[in-house]
Amino acid sequence: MARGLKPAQMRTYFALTEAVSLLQHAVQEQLQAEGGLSYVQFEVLAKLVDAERPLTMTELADGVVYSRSGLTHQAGLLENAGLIVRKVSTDDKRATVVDITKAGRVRVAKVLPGHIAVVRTLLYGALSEPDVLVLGDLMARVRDHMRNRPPRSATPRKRARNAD
Amino acid sequence: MARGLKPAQMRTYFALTEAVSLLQHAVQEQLQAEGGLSYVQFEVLAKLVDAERPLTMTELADGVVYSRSGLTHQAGLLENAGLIVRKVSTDDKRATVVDITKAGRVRVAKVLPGHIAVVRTLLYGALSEPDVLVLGDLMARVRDHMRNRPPRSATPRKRARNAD
DNA sequence: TATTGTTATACTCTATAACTATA
DNA sequence: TATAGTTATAGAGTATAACAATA
Repeated sequence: MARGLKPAQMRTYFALTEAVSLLQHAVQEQLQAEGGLSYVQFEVLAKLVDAERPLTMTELADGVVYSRSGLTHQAGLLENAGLIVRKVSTDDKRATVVDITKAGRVRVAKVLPGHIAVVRTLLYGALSEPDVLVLGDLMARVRDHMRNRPPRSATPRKRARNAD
Repeated sequence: MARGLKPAQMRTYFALTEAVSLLQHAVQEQLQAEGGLSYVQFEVLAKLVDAERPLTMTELADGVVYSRSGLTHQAGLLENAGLIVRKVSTDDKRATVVDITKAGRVRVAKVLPGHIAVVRTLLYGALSEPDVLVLGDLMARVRDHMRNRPPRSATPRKRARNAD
């Protein structure tokens, strides 16, 4: 259990992290340049578009961000920009229901083609169609495996200060 | 050129980004908890260990961080923590040569097993050995494709303000 | 003039803890 | 008591621009 990674595993890990880092950087730059959106903000809007119904903050937080206050902050920015609206839920008055506005949909529509272009060019420019299927299968399995495993279990220790 | 992504491409993209996001989050938490290191700081130290010689700031910046000032800041933190040393290069007096200290090596050794454990558990827990080879091959091709393509070319526009 | 690196500064993101309100 | 969400606050990361020194 304390043994290392095999050379092939090391190479794969480094290739994966570097490739994804480059991709994320390009994607973030595109979203910022063409829509003034951070990636998280885009995710929130995309999630609302995809859901085709208003979502609660808790539903939105699922998978998007790792703290409630972080989502509250981002939602505040998006609301100030007129891209979403928040109101108290009628079902459960503790809950906040978030809906995307017309302007929000316009913004997503404005940004999406460029976003897709970046992904297609950078990620899929080097892959054949069968490659895409294989990669999708592999990463779906990895993703499902991680989802089913509370991240904390691997790192149960207290948090330390940075680099000291 | 303005067409979208095929369903298989969409699924692959989402699986890839979510899986890597979960992995990165777990990795960052482990590095912070067990070594008080951010991922970038770990990368810098790992790069110095791997190089087996002092590196200039420019060499270090290559692939690690996206601005020189960002690296200067991180190097300052690592130097304050006693994990690296900086001095003026004798070859080119404009250059700064960065070397890892004994304490730096100790820190890497302290953190590495846990880091590897997280990667092995989360990333490779769902993959067979052949899978790892296939994934490594795919991502190496994607990475090389991105490296050879200046990221700016896909997003030539000016930067906008956030979400407004 | 171009390049290496630092500094000053500002902005964004994220997280923790305390708090309100409802279930 | 537990849950949904917000607020206040603080810390960390990153970037731009101006700058100094060297090539």
